[in-house]
Amino acid sequence: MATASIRRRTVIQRVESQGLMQHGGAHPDCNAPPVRYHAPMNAGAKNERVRLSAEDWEDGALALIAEQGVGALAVEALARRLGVTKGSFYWHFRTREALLQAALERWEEYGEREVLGKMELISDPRQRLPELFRRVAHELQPHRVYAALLKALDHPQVVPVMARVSQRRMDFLNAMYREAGLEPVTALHRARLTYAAYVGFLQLNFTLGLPRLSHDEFDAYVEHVIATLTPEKTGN
Amino acid sequence: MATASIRRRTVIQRVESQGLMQHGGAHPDCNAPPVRYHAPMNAGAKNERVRLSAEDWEDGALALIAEQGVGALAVEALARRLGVTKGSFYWHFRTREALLQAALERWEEYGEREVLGKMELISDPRQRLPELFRRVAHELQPHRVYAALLKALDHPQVVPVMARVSQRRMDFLNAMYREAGLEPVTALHRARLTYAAYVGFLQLNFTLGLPRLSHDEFDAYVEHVIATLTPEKTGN
DNA sequence: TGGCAACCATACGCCTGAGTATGTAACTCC
DNA sequence: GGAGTTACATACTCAGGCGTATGGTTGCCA
Repeated sequence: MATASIRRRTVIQRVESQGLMQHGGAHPDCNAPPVRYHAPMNAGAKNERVRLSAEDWEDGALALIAEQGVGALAVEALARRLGVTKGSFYWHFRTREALLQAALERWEEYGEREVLGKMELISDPRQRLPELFRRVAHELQPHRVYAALLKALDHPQVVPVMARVSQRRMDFLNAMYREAGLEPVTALHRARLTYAAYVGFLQLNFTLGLPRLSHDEFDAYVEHVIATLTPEKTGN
Repeated sequence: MATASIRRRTVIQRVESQGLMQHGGAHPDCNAPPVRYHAPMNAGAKNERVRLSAEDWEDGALALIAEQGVGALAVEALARRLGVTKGSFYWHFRTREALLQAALERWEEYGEREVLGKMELISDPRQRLPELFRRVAHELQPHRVYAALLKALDHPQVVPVMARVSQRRMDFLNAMYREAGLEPVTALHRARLTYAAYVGFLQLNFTLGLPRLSHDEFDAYVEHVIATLTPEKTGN
């Protein structure tokens, strides 16, 4: 639902008005975070206003979640971050939970298009899995929201979303393992194991800041994972 | 630190006073959850009081966390659960965070004694890993707190605790893989992978309620994990 | 160019949960 | 058997965060 009707918006100038962390495009779907230059004092010629849309709020919410977790998603904080006040927010959303819901669905929809879409284009089934592992391993950015959501599984609203996403991805892995020659039950177990390893890795290395693998160590680790989780030649 | 000086306490009667979930000994260290029968109305002969200790509060906190997550740890809620009021709490702890801290440290200390202690007694190094996997897989109860903490990694207080615990356990796995004949770097990677798979599994199956493996499926999965993550004979 | 709708500001109400103040009951020990 | 310590009750303050009310501003369109 909600076919992403991108509303136009007249941005003339963007200014980081408060001393918040530069968020540097935490979410790839978050194009040009709209921060507006508040007018009251200093009424220069260029102080144009930014009128926000619901999608802007959702993107802002995702960026905030990626940085500070779901718990930090408060409407006044987000409003400040976007350069407006609460009054604006409650025009777009009936409640805070409505925003969270919309943001999560937006993220979920984006994830399907992006993550699974790219993987269809690898021809050789045997080469798909290693390639998948390598690609996933090296795009850090999309994982930030995922990791943030993973460590916010307290919140009842994120659980169903994560459950759906995880299930779809495991189904995908399962299919690829069967294509690679594993027997049905083996493929299913291997898909579970693989995805569990992925999720666990995010937990251990993003949110806990364990020893902080260097770049080379990380590559070596990925190759090790490929070697042990990917079927070689024989369809065991 | 804090050598667990067990204070005496005169429990005469325990009554579940409010309609909360029966917590059924969520934490093994939580012996006899003290719920007191409040006196005001109905002053029968048996209405004895329970005087709580700091350890009681910590155990209660852990039980509450295991059931409803770290976010649900509020002093008034916990006080109600224990059959007393806030006034009691602030005698034992200066603040809510102090309680959380104490509870986490208590859990950490318990985990070291229990989980790692039991594993020292398997003689054959080759048999240790499969046995470890099977044992860990089949004691569900101690994992509840762990899973709850895992999905509460939002909270800054739990991060260092989990980091320490995870590091220790991975070191332990690393040692066992080396004993089993793996080369140093391989053992390290394998330990990472194994522990990541463990953590990920908890996430996917406890907090998300994915398809809910049956008992047989679960056993089969565990054997699959052993087959793919455990070195066979040759020290590859 | 007036008017409606989208968007935002300001000010307020209200509830939740942490922490404080102070008085009280029970246990201990001499 | 009274004094001190331990443990708890009651009543309060205070801050944060959600949501509401209401009015102001901007943009679009007839």
